[in-house]
Amino acid sequence: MSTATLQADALAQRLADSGLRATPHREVIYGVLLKKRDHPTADEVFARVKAERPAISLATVYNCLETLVSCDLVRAVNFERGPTRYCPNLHPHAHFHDERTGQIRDIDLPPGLLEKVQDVLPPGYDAKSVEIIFRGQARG
Amino acid sequence: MSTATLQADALAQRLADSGLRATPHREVIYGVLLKKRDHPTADEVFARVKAERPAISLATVYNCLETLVSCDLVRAVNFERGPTRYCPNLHPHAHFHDERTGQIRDIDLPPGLLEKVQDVLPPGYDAKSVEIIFRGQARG
DNA sequence: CGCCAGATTGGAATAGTTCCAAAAACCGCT
DNA sequence: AGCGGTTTTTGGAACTATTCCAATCTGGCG
Repeated sequence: MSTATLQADALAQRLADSGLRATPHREVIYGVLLKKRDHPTADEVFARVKAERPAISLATVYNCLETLVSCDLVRAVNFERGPTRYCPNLHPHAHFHDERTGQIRDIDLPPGLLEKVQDVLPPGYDAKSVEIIFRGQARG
Repeated sequence: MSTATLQADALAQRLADSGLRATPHREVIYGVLLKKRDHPTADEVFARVKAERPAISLATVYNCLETLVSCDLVRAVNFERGPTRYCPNLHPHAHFHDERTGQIRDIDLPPGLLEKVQDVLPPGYDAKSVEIIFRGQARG
């Protein structure tokens, strides 16, 4: 069984868990995100998906992305006021925003770091998620 | 000398450092942020400033906030796609976004934590700033 | 085959912000 | 006080990213 099929199955499974269907559009969009993991915006996803399905509408891209996010298959990330970017990396990671190139890079986090960071919360604060964003410059 | 005067002086100093003037609008806006440290949006700042200077325009509020941010007197923070919020807290701190109430709270960070977090960056990555955002629920 | 919920569509609407060119205020100099 | 150049303020238009909407389409199932 190919990895593409495995992906599709995982996708179908997650969607089904939420009572949703695995439509071709959703599969293509998820595939696009997995193929080039560069945190594209909805517009960029739209452009890439069009190559395969020229008739798709931007509204559908937004819908599908939102669906994937709500099934926890994809993370939405925001940098300042820029457009939302989408990230299929589900491992615990931070983001590095290169201010020169505008590029976003994933930074893997050592196990336990997020928990350690959570320790700074005073009692009574219950965080469902922690996001860490670095801004600066990277060479290479 | 009153604390208000001290503030104004500090403001004037920082602005002068960047070759800018300490105008009444800038002072009022900075004062508004210091007075109620609840991370208001530009619209909210606008509303509060109007009490003192009814003739001010929204464009000026945006201009002044941007000026304060560029002088490092104020931090701009974004949560998802919501409007930018402004924070005069310059101590190292994280933000906790209460998903129920929408409230933003500052979380003081113990000294050294940001440095420790920066250690996860691979060589060649040089971060000028780190932002930490928690999302969840807080009681109290 | 027909039904209905769910999915997709294009276009209009919205929110937040930025841009712009004109008007006003300010500063240092005479 | 008057002048010239720079900075600030202004209202409104423009812009961007996104959401909303009502209409249409589709797929799975009895």
